Amino acid sequence: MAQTPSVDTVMRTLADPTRRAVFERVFHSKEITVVDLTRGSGVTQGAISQHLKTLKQAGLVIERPEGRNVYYRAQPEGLEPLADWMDHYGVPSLPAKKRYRARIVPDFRKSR
Amino acid sequence: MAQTPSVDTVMRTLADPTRRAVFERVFHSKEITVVDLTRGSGVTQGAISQHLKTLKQAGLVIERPEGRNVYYRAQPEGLEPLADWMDHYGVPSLPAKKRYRARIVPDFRKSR
DNA sequence: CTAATTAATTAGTATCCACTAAATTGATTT
DNA sequence: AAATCAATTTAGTGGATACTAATTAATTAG
Repeated sequence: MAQTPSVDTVMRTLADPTRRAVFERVFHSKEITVVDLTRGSGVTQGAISQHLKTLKQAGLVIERPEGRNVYYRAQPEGLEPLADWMDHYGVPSLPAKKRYRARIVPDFRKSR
Repeated sequence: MAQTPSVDTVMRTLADPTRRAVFERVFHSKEITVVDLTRGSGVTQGAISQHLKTLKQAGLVIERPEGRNVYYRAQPEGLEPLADWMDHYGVPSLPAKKRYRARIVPDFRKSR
């Protein structure tokens, strides 16, 4: 990746449920191949390849070719643009979350 | 909102750059009307209205009608599903100073 | 009152993109 | 060598959706 992908790229990449599921699955496996990812995905192997390409361009996965297999790994740093965006427009980071929620609720959330 | 929107809803809502820009602008203004949002947006008033409807359904904004105006406010809690997702699949390598700042000044939005 | 303003909605269009099926490439096996 | 396997790429299609222009509704101004 020549340059850090934009929030836009990351958002749009993860917005598709199938592709997000692929990312999650790659994330949860140390390494995984396309055929393994295809199994139980509900789409064809070509589709998975396309999604992986998109994920790769977004900096969310990397590949390690070995023989005729290509092993994919998640690249969590690829989520940084999204995290930065969240920091700016969004939700405080983990430790502050509880306080934050306690402060917000009472007004227009219907209490019952 | 009957129910908390899913990650999917939030992601897809924020994936569109125009709509995300609308959200950011609403977020940074205390309250803002549709005409004000339309100004300089590059799209028509109808388009802005549509985006606001989508944002509202995603739990990201709320409206306050007053006379013939409708004032919109951001609803940062709407980002929680996204934050929760990030927590799971998230970002260990987020720059430490950013997290630090977020922790000590969680309410940096209000101080200006 | 009429005219103007604000906003939402509608219908129609164009673009985008996720997907499949098929072809292709490259690597291993027999 | 041919056959098989893993993966990518291509062309084409269908569906989703962002947008515009126009209409509608409601409120305020002159």
